[in-house]
Amino acid sequence: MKRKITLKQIAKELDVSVSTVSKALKDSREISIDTKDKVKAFAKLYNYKPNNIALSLKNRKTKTIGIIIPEIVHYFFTTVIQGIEHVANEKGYNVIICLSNNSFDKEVLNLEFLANGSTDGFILSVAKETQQKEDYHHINEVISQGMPVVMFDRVIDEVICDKVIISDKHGAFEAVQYLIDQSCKKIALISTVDYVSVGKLRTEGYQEALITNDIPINPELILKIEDVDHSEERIEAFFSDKDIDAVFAVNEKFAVNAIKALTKLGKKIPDDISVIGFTDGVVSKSFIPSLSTVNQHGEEMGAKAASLLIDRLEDKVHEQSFQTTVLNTSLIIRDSVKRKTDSL
Amino acid sequence: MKRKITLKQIAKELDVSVSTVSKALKDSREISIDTKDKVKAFAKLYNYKPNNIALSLKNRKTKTIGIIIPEIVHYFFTTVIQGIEHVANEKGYNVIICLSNNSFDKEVLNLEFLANGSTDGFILSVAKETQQKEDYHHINEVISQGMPVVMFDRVIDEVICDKVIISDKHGAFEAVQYLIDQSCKKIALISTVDYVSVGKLRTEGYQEALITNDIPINPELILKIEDVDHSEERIEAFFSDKDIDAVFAVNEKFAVNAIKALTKLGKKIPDDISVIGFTDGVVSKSFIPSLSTVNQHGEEMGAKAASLLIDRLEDKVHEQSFQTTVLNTSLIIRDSVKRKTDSL
DNA sequence: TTGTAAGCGTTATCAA
DNA sequence: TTGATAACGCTTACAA
Repeated sequence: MKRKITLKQIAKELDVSVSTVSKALKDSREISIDTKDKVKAFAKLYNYKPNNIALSLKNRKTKTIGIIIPEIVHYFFTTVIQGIEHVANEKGYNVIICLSNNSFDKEVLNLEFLANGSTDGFILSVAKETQQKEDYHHINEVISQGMPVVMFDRVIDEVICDKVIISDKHGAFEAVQYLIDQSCKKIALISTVDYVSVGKLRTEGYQEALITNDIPINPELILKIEDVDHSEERIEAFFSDKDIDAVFAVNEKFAVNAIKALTKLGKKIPDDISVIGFTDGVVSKSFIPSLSTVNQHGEEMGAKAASLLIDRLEDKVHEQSFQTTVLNTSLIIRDSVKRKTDSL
Repeated sequence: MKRKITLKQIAKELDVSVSTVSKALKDSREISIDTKDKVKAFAKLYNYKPNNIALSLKNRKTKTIGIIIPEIVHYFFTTVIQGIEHVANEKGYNVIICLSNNSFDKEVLNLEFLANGSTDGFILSVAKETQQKEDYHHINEVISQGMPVVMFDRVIDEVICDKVIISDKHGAFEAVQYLIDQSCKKIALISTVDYVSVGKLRTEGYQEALITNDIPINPELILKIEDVDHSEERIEAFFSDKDIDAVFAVNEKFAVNAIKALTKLGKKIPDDISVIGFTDGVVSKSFIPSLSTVNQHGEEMGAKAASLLIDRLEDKVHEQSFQTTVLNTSLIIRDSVKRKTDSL
C-alpha cells in the first residue's frame, strides 16, 4: 500500500525545500531548469497529485457545487442533474448531491453541513415541506454568508437569488388551449395541493385557458391530490361520475393513472377522451397510447442553473442583480390526444 | 454579508486562546465552567459551525463517499443511489456523485480527482467502455493507495475488492424457467453484446434454463443489440420472421420495445406471446400490459454497498478478506405473462 | 535560485 | 485552568 505522496515527502527525498518543489511543479521561473526537471520527474514517477482538501483550505474555495433536491428517483430531477453535471465538469467543478426526501429538517441539515466549507454554492429545489412551512431561514442564512444559491423548479419568491424556472403557467395554458383547439369542452384537471408552487401555477394556466376561451371553470372537474402514493384510487373515484372529453394532469404519474382509470371505466383514449400530462419522462414515451406532455427540458434547466451559479462564483456578474430565467416548455403531442384532423 | 465565524475570531473577541475555545466547545473538562459558558453562548450567538475542510485536512478523512456511475438518467442507478444515501447519511457520511457517461476517460478522471483527498472511499459501477477495454489500472491504483472500493452491478472480477451484485444468471434462469412452466417452448432472448457483463450473465441464465428443460438452444431466437438507441427497429426486424411464444429481455427498454414490435406485428400480449423483462422500473409498473420483470432491488444493493464500504472505512473488517455479496432477485409477475391457470 | 515563514481552520500535546 | 505550538498539505510573500 503506497500512500499518496505529498510535497513534503518529495522535498525530503530530493533534499530541497517544500516551496521549491511547489514552485518547480508549477513551472515557476524562479526555479532552475535542472531542479525543475528533477522535481517533475520524481513527481511523475510517484504520481504526485495535489491534495484537494489542502487546496480548498488554502484557497477558500472548493470548486464543488452542492445540489439539494427533494428526491432522486425521479426522471425530471435526474435530467436536471445531468445538465448541471455537464456544465459543472466542463468548468472544472464537481458536484455533490444531497437529498432532502421532501423533509424540511433534512434540507436544513444538508444545507448547513455543506455550507461549512464543503461547497462554494448551491443549486436547489426546495422540499415540499419547506414550501408548506414557508420557513426559508436556512436558505437566507447561507446566502447572507456569501454563498451563491440558484433555485430551480420549486422556487421561493421571497428568497432573493437567481432562479431558473419553466413557464409552468404558460405550459399548462398551451396544453389546455391545444385541447380546446381540438374541440374539447369538458376538460378535467388533476393537480396537486396548492402549496406545491408548480401545481398551483399549472392550475392557474388551466383556468386561464378556459377563461380565455369563455369556458366556465367547473370546480367539479378539478381534483387536487395530496397523497401521491394513493393517487390511482383517488383518480378512479373522481372519474366515476364525471362527463368529460379531456384531461390535463400536472404530472406524468397522474396522467398515466388517469388513462388507466378511464380505460377501466370503459373509455377509449384518445377517441373518447384526450389526455395531456406535464413532464416528459420515460413512461410517457413508452406508454400505449404514448402520452402527450408538456416537456420541461430538465437538462437545459440544470445547465442554465449551473452556469448562473458558476458565473456568480467567478464574479462574472453584478453583485446585486439577480435574475429569474424562465425557460420555455414545449408541447409534445403524441397518441393520447385526439387531433381534430384525425376525426375528419 | 456576515462571513462564517472561525475559532480564531471567537478567541479574539473573547480574549482567550484558540485552543481554549476549541476545548470549551467540546466541553472539555480542562476548561472552567465559566469560560465554557461564555464561549458556548458566543458561539451559539454567531452560529459557529466547524469548517469541514479544515477538519478533513486535520483528520485525514473527509466523511464522504464517492459514487461513480455510468449514467444517472436511469431508474436502477437512481434507486441504488437512494440506498447508498440512506445508509451513508445515517452513519454521518456524505455522498458525492460523478458520472462517467460510460466513458473510460471520464471514469479515470473522476476517480483520480476524487481520490486526491475529496473522498474516503468509492462505490462504483464501471463504464461500458471500461469493461470493453479491460483496463482497470485506475481502480487498482486507488485501491493500492489504501482507499476502499466497493463495486456493484457491473463489477470486474479481476479487481480485488468488495462487491455487491445480483444473481443475474439465476434471475434470468428463474424468469425463463417460469416461462417454461407456463408451457412456453419457443422463447426468444433479447440481450446486449457480450462485453457487458450483466448481459452475458443473463444470457447464460437463459441458456441454462433451456438446457435444464431439454429445450435446444436456437441461436436464431437470440438477438444481441449493440446500439441501445436504435433497439426498437432492430427488435422489430428481428421478430418479423420468428415463430415464438415468449420473450425474455435483459432490460426494461428491450422488453417494452419487444411488446411494441409484437403488437405491431399483430400479436397479442400475453395471449399470443408472454414477455418478461429485467429491472423493475417505473415503466414496467405503468405499462399496459404491466410488465413482468426480474426485480433487481437497487435500493438494497446501494444500502449493502454503503455499509460494506463504511465498515472498511471504520476498520470493522479484516484487511484482506474481500467479499462478494450476491443479492437475490425476485420475479414479479404482472400482466405481460400468460399464466397456465389463465388458460384453464 | 533557493529557502523560510505565515496562513487557511482545526485539534492535540505539552507546558505554564 | 489556560495557552503556545505543531501539525494536516499547500501556496506565496519575502528573505537570503
